[in-house]
Amino acid sequence: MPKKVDHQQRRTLIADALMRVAADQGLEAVSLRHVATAAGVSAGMVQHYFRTKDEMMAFALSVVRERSQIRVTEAVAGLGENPSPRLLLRTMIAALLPLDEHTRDDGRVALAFLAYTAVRPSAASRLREDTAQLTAFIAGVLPDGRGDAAATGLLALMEGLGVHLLGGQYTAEQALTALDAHLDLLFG
Amino acid sequence: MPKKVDHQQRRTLIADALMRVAADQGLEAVSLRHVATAAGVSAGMVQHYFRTKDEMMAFALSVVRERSQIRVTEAVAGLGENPSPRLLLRTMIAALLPLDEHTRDDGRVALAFLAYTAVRPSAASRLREDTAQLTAFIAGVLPDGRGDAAATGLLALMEGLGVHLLGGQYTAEQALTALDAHLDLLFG
DNA sequence: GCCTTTCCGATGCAACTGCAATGTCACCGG
DNA sequence: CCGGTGACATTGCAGTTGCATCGGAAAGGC
Repeated sequence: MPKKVDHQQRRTLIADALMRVAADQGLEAVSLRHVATAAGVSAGMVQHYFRTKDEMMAFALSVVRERSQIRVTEAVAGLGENPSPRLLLRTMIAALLPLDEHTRDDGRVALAFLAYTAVRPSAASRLREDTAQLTAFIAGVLPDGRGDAAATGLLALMEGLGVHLLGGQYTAEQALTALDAHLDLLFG
Repeated sequence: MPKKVDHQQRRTLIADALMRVAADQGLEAVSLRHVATAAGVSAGMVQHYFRTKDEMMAFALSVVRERSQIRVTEAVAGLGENPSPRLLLRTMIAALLPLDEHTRDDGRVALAFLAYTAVRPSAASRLREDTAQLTAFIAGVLPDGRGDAAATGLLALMEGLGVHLLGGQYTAEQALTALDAHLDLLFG
């Protein structure tokens, strides 16, 4: 067998470059050549690993999902044995919010993909699964009285906080105090 | 003076076409020629009324803001003399949510612009003013105990519900019951 | 040493982009 | 009635886009 290369690694390398471009120039600035130069490789190589641009986008989207999932599980893991439901939720949500300059980039990419999938419904099914899963989990952790409505509301609050953080309308402290206030209401 | 034309009307006509294109193909499909054909005019005319593409985008964004503001005031006006704070808030927020197929288009455009301004901070200042204004108003209407945190939380909840509605994660009923549940908590 | 298979850089192409320049026509004040 | 001014349409241009194609390089099995 000839030259062997770790395909997955190459693909994530390219996806990383894509996310870098998307984070500070927007998704519409993502082109084969742009991503290639951002990754420090030739445009031909990008084509070698992604036969079409849509394939590249889809992969990058999957990377974004995966990353945020990892962020959540890591944050929760740092919480010890069995934390209180409220602390658990707060940590999970805080882990998903674009609070510092670094996670803001990821948030920008996620927002861009949100607008992207709003127009291409084919790619949205994965996101639907994710939120369904999250709502189910949150609903299980919330105090008994609250129905699914409280879970969907909490998730929506998170999303909205994220969007407003990215837009610069809210500061990190504002977002966190708003989150805590909401949790006060839910657990009060 | 030669032929006189209502500039403002022509510009909104073009902006309407832009929003139509953006609503079902995304903002990155917005080009001078696309918008022109969608508006049924020549590309030259678009250039006549907007010297640059950015100027056209900025105008369309202002139209979006204006429209949603009108929608809110209309919905509130249909409420009679002095409605209860809770009903007032519910109507305002419901008026801003992409609940039916028609307002979904506007929502998609708004979401696209959100991602757009997240990358071009220059255009975001107007949005910042809008949300600041809204939070101030909401904070004034909420029960006394609640601070600004409750207002920012409610606004974030609205934004998140809108995003999830556009993504197809929530149905209109789910969104509304989540909103009502949150209002229950706030006014409980 | 060779040969096969994978890798990947280079080039080309048709379509598209924003924008400028140029042109044509309608209108209206004088 | 006529000259000029604003309202458009057309065309051209340089740059970019996604994608297909070709060619060589590299590396392991025989």
